Amino acid sequence: MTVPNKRNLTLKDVALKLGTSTATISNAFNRPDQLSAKKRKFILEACEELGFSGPNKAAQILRKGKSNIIALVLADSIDYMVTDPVANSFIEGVSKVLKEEGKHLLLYSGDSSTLTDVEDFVDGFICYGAPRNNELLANIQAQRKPVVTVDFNLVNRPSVNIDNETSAYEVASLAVKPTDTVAIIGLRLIEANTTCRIYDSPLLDLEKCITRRRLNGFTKAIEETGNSVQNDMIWHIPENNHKYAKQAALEVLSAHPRPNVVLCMSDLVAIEVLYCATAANIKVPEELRITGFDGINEALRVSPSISTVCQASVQKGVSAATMLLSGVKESVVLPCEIKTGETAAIDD
Amino acid sequence: MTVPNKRNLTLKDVALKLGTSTATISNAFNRPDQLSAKKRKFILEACEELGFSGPNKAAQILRKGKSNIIALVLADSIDYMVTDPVANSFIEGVSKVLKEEGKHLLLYSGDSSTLTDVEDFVDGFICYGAPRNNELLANIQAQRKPVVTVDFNLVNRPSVNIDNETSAYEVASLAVKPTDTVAIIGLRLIEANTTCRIYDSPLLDLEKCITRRRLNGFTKAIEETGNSVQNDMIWHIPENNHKYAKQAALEVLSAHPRPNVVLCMSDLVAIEVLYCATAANIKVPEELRITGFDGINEALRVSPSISTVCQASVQKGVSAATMLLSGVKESVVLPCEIKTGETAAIDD
DNA sequence: CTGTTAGCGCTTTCAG
DNA sequence: CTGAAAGCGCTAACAG
Repeated sequence: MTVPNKRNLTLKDVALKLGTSTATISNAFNRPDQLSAKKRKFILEACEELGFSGPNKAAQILRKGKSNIIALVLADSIDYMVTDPVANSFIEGVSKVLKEEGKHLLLYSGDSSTLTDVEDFVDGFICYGAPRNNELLANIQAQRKPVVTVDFNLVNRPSVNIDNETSAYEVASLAVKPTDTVAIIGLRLIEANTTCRIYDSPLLDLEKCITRRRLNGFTKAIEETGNSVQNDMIWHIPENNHKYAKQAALEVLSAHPRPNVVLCMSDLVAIEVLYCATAANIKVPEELRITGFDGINEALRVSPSISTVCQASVQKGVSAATMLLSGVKESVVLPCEIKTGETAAIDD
Repeated sequence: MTVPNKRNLTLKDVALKLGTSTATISNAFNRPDQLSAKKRKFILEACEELGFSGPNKAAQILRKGKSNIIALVLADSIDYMVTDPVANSFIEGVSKVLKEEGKHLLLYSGDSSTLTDVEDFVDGFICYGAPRNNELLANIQAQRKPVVTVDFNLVNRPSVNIDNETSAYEVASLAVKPTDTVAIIGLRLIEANTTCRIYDSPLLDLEKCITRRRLNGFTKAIEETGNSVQNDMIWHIPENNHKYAKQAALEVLSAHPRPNVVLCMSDLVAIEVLYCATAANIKVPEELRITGFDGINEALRVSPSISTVCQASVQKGVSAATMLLSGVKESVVLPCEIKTGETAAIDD
């Protein structure tokens, strides 16, 4: 009823009331140098008084072709991504930069089939991981607004990456000895929506798939010891969550012969393996060594702590956002840090 | 150079090329009933051909006063909120609903001092927790677009809440006995940006502060046993993160007499207390009982598992988004489930 | 079912 | 510094 509603004034209304031109009001808000400080102060105060909070943003977006909104295109649906601690750290980094620059963050699902819903009004795109939907990927490539990709590449677009193969190699080298029985729990290695061993299923495209690179790194480390790993000791899980991780962990721990080293492609998986091993009274690291990937907080906190690759996820977000806003054209590869935790101590 | 750029056509251009009117093109996209299916198909196919992906969204937003963008106003900065597992579950719920309804999600910081940046073009607001910045709160209250609040109330606006006091009472009752020495680790109870005991500092406003309600519930449970808790056994931490939680946990565990029950206002805190206790060789629950709040996954996973209040965070998000989109005016209080974990078994 | 047109609210150029 | 006016791209009312 008597809710104190802000009046719905337009810039034109205000100009009329103040007996000045619309251009001057507009300039007062957007181009301080176009009028005297005194007049500007007068106008701004009058607007405050009247309850006019500034030019309508929708109209500004149309007119200026600029919205101050940045779309963060996730690899998958928002509801899935937001449960992923690595993605959250990335978003944290992005949002810090955007806040500083007065930009706003729109989350966009990577399973959308089109970009048209937002393409016309956002100022640019940060793509975190190759979007699950290929049509979307094509749309992003085709449109002309600024794009920065993360963890994958698009022709002629700047990207932020880490060296997955080297990092995987290094962390695996921490754990693997010549006589070990080694298992690998991989993420999205093949086209399957269940937990399973990869056997001879065709692996996904190396170009779009960072986990393929991690697999290469693991394999290299294993083979360098003179050891090897068979396809039936490599598991695939379709998503990085605890449900699938647990299924894989239980399969691994009940395999014959039972592996005494498990190389995991994420910390979330490694933690689940650790819990399953503990529950089954398998001693870590004495009877089972485990390595992870990512460097999420929980991995550093659990006991024994996970040996893992700390990728600077927050920094990734900061870099991507900074690059987008500054218009940089060069791609970067961010360094990782290998963390020797307690789950992979090799001293018998 | 020869990048296949989508041509920048307007609806008018297309109308011209197809020898039809702009209204018809517009209708083909927006009001199928206004033209024959055949003509519509022809137009849509021609547009596809021409690379016209539909009416410009920025212009549509201005003209229709509708953007399909929903702003999620967080209690705090985005970068802080995104590290909070409870907030992430909430976002998960919200985004599921928005996806289904074809809406887009804009994350908005609760520490912004104004709403003007987005107010003009978003279709509505979901406020998750009272925003840290009071000016922002006033702005939200003053504007006329739909709002749903979560974990707090705004006059004449629908809200989603849980019964914090009763839940806190119930989980505390699980753990507290008459002769216990009880400590409480609270969240944002007083105006202090450090970890500290509350002593006689004035508590924050009961209306805006769910943790005050939890405190009431805890106190009630304690007093019902004939026991009591002093102000010097109640800690405040300014933010729900591991750093502050650890500081508080260490203070609690080194207090004299050492508490044998710690009631925590979040699972994150409870988990930290558990880790600190384990590290100090204090047996849980034999020498120390712990309760949490929230029901985050990690709390159910750790060993011993945390006794806690499972609030349906995802459902909260679903409810809030559904209410906003459906225009419901009634507030709801969602049920919680008490989970009797291993950290609060009272059988000696 | 189709075509014409006013106008959503603003910015910016241009002439004064 | 001010005022007039074009037009960003579209939608919807209205007349046919």
